[in-house]
Amino acid sequence: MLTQSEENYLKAIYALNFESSSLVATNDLASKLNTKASSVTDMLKKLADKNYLSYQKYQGCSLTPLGLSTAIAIVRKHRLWEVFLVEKLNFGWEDVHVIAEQLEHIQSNALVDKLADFLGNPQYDPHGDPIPNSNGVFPKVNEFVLLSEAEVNKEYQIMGVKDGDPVFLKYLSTINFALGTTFKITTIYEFDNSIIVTIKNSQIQLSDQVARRITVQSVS
Amino acid sequence: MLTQSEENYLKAIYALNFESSSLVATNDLASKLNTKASSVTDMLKKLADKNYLSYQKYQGCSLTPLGLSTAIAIVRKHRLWEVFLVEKLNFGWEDVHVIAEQLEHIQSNALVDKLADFLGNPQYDPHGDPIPNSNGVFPKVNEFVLLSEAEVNKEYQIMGVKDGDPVFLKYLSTINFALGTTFKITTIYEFDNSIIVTIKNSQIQLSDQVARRITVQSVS
DNA sequence: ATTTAAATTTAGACATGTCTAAAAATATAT
DNA sequence: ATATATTTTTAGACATGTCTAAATTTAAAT
Repeated sequence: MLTQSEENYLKAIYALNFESSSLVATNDLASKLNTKASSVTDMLKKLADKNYLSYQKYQGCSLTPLGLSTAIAIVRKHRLWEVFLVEKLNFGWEDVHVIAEQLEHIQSNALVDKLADFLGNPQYDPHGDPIPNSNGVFPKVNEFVLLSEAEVNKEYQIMGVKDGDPVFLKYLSTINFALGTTFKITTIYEFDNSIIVTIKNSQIQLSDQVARRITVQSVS
Repeated sequence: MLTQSEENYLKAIYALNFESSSLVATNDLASKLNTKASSVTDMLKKLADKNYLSYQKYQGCSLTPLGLSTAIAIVRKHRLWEVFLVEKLNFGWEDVHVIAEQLEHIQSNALVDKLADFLGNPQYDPHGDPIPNSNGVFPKVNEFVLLSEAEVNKEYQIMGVKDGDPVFLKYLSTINFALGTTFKITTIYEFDNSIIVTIKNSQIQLSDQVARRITVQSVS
């Protein structure tokens, strides 16, 4: 049985490894967890002893299979609770994270599975992030679609751009249209196929030329 | 902000004071919390410093208004989560307590209130215990009814007996019909007004003579 | 290749909440 | 009323998770 603190370390390591997919550095963990590097070192030793991660002095750490499955289970809980908070209790997207950070540490496999059933086994949370199933398997990321072919009033998440032209990427970032962003298509103007998308509370107009170069994925 | 441990102490003191309504003894707290008397002493000093209870060496403790309202808020959370677990997630009555013990420590007033709304602001939990509102006020214990006048298929809780005849009380305890027990009336035989009640999974037949001497209260 | 800078670890400390064993206070019994 | 038993508190210890400050290792720079 892990403590709340240990679980937070595993989750942070999982998240950082997801970003860089190499060894996770002590300092990166410290800033992610709002703690000091020396505290991280202590905890890494302990978690390595318990076989949740492999750790070599000065080199960083990475999760073992045990640590990985544990971290994924926590992510699953977190995202399921977020779905519950937003869809059942009518919380706003922005308010749920802090509460889910607490709920994710509740210990009960039965609870997680029954919660998932109650919610209809959703595959994505309110932020568009995928929810792993009880075996730790993430939903297949299928259904990539060009933004120019997406439908009105559905929620999508930005999965990538068709080419890496820096000018184009710069343009996207200036309009806050980043990888992973979740949005909804508000309007499609048929005369020139330009579209209006809503991100949170702001609206952005995109030409068909732009929309043809962005791949998106519909989120549940 | 109280720690989980501090909250557990307040809840235990509240429960013990509810039973005896005098000063709560150190040893009683220790056994209730599965800890040692010396640990209790330490914690009582701390909670007294923080103004959650008044404590005099060797005399025991009692909650201050602050401590009382805090304890009641925890009870409210616990019972609301139990309703959620049983009614929404289809847990059995007996399985929910352990999970609710964890959920009751989640910190968010918004969460508690939204949860209560989502559940329809229930007044009683699955065990028939009353749920205080957000101001700490318990539902009025109205609607006392003779068991002989209760309705079929509704849930009731045993609130008392009309006289204290020891033979009668003994009889009730042998058939596991105790104060506070929640049950449902399964059948009423009209020819002699005898009834069958279901407690958990077992059924008990009661004569009209018995039913006339028991007061019950319908639970939401 | 040294020096300098940055990252990481160690050593020692502290707060929390717990424990055991001994001392002190209170309650019980004759 | 005095001895005995019970309850409660104190003193000192330990595990957890954190911190600061100093030492060490690794990386970067000239």
